[in-house]
Amino acid sequence: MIKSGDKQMGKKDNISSSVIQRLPRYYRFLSELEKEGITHVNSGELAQRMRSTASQVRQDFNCFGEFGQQGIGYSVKGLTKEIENILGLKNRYPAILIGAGNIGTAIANQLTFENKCFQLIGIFDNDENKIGSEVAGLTVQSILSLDEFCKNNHVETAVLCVPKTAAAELAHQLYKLGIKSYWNFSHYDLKLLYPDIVVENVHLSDSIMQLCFRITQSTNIDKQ
Amino acid sequence: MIKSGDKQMGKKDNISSSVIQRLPRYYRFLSELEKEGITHVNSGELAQRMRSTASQVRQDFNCFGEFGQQGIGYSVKGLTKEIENILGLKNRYPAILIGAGNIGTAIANQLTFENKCFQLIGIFDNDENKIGSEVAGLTVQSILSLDEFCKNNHVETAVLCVPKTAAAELAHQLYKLGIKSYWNFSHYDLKLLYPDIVVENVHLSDSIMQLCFRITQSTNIDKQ
DNA sequence: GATAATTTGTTATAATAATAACGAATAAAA
DNA sequence: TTTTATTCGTTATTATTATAACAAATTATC
Repeated sequence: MIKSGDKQMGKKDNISSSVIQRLPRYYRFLSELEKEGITHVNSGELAQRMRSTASQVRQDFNCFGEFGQQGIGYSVKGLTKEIENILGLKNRYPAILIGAGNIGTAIANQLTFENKCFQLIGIFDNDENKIGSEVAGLTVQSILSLDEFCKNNHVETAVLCVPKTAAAELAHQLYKLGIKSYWNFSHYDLKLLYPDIVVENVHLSDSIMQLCFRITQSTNIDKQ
Repeated sequence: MIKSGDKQMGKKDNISSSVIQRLPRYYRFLSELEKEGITHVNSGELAQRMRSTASQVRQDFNCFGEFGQQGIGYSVKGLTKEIENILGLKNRYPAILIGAGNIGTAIANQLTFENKCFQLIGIFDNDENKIGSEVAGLTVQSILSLDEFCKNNHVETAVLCVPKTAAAELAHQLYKLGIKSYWNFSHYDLKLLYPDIVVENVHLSDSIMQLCFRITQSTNIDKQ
């Protein structure tokens, strides 16, 4: 019998975040290969698409198991399934979203129409003008009914699309409701508050600053 | 005289991307310190806020120059300015955005109201229903007028909020128009097309998969 | 004014990540 | 059937990144 966490399922215990960051990319390129009708791929070809090295490709997969076959390579379908398993894409996590502004609405639509693992079951806002309106097929609820909703429904994940100023207090409330995983679009570091939570940050302003840095650097180099 | 690229401006030539990724975070925490009325900070306190080590803080800054004072620490205002300089936040880059959907609209608002370095001067879409409507104070233009617009206006950066299927062709068009830097929200790796461009990717679906992985992993660990 | 306490900048070390090398397994060719 | 060409999985090496250690500079204290 294979239990979750069983050694048979994987090889390494502590996977480095560098490897994890590459997994969705592998998944994406494998999907493309499948669409192109390619059934088998070797580490070199995959590396070329990923702008990586064959060595790294092989070692990345080796963290989890032996997915390939010597002399042949990897089955595109098989490898796709393995990565799906590793990432847990077959799981279904009920999620709520707080903040039905521009980004909140965009993310709500993304969650509802372009994603399977997270199922958006509630949207909340504190703006009277937004409450009652429809976003991604759901009616925006008052933030005041958040507690009751979370007590009546199992909520695994919260998506935070609120301003920085509201993030800390809101996180406190959600943590007390037992929510331990967050997709965080607010410009605030939740991880500092509670070390035992899982947070995936999308800091758009950090991203824009890095773009600014790289443009500035490249134009300076050109001028030299 | 200090020229750009002059050794006086910095110390290291090749800054690692790990350091660059931390810079916006430093900037953020320094802004918070300034708001709290704190004028000076030492590497240890800053490290604590950043969830880092004093050693790393000192070494990060040392890539660019000597910003602190032995026995005292760093001036919050002074350090903020230095990071602003390094990141090039004082620059003003004209930008266009393509794809006025949900995410496009959200990003357009972010660019217009919560950012200074990029100035949004044009929004384009190919959807007849969107052309002519107003987004972030600008009128959405037809994608057919993109070429003419770019020839009449200096455009430094393009923000891509289009579906994966449209990204490659669009990037080709923009590259021909001389645009070499991209804030890319489409699920496609532009860098593969043209190695000489600057791309900052925001791959939301990669982000969501990583969140899924970490939740799945943490729930499996709990069950053991 | 001398000494102790801070705290930086820098060098040395340790830890991590990426690449290269190579044996073992498989398929194709001779 | 044997040999050759592939290609993985794994180990060894190199490169990169993070941490620790310590001298030099500054301030505060005695």
